[in-house]
Amino acid sequence: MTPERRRGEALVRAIHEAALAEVAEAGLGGLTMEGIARRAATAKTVLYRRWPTPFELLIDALGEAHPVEVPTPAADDLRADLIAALTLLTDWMATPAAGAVLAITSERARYPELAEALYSKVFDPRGGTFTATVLRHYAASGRLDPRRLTPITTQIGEALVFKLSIDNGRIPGVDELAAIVDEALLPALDL
Amino acid sequence: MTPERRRGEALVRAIHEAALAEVAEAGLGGLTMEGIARRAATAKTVLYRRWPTPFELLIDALGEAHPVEVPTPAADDLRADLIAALTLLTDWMATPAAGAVLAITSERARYPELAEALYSKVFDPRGGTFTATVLRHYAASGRLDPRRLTPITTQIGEALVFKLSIDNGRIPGVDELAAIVDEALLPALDL
DNA sequence: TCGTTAAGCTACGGAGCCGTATCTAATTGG
DNA sequence: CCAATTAGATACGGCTCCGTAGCTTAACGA
Repeated sequence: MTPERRRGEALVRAIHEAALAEVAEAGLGGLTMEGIARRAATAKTVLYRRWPTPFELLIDALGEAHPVEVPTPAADDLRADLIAALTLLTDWMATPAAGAVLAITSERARYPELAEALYSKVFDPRGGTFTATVLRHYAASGRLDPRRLTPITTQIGEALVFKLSIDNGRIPGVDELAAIVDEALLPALDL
Repeated sequence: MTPERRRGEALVRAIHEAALAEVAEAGLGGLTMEGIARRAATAKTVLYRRWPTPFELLIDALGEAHPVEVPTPAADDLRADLIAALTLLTDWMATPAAGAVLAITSERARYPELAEALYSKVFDPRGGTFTATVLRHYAASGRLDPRRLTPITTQIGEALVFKLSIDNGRIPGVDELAAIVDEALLPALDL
């Protein structure tokens, strides 16, 4: 047998992974120190030495979660760049971290501190969303009327991706992303 | 003292209300027979006599929940009718039933039977959404190109209302609904 | 009025999680 | 190689919910 006792960073990483998996499986309400410890194959005491509550543990886990790739506009094809940006979003939605983020935002009313910590410790430090990055790029280089970049238009793509995901219980495919860009996003940009 | 023992329908109504309130407060994971019974000021045994699980109780409660008002297009002002339809949506979002629906859809992966029951027993029997009703009306009377009514365009309004609600932690006001219609919905309809 | 139905109450053993304490032994740094 | 650190295991009393059972009594209907 290999006792192989983990320590320090390696142990913390395993605990973070376990926490995200637990949220995905049990929900925020079912996130317990016992559950995380069991899944990480460690002892509760190890968790309590580092975090006072499962929620603080979860926030740390989200902060360490692999950051999302930033869209890099090809600068010549707005339509293709927008579809690429939404593809980055749907890729991220398939990760464990996305499940945790969904749980936190949809239960915001129940755990407001958690939602706030999510924004201040995870979202804000990264700045910008998916399509907004692309749109700002094209606006900066003069190929798009900057007045078209509003709090509404910059959210159309993401909003429809989420809506379709909810309605269909399934993450949209490339064809659906293209339809979103063609039928909703580009018309709103007057292009 | 007033013993005033409730029976039959009146009792069931009280239990349904308690169930919706419990979901809003405790989440799907925290929905328990004990909690519902406590809030409804009745005994657990009363609940177990009627429902085997808290989830079946919840589905019944949603089925009995006040149906949403149907948009009645004025037929002369598409913009105003769309804003009115989205206002119906935001009104509904402030009700207890909406909190329960949000919980069920966002935890669909965890409780798929619940999401399916929600659609088959609550959504499908009512048919149609908010803006879609208005758009179909205008398309039927020839004032809107029917080809513009796609699974994407009919969801733009609702999608943005949900997205803004999530991002701001607050249900959009009339001014924001107007912006959604002007900046996203009408352009996508080529109007 | 009186019998039937069902609401309301109390209690039960079992299970899971809480947060803490105690002890062991593996790992690591000096 | 030894000593400090800390992972890991076990156990604890306390709490809440589970689902069921037994009983009293209010409400209803014939």
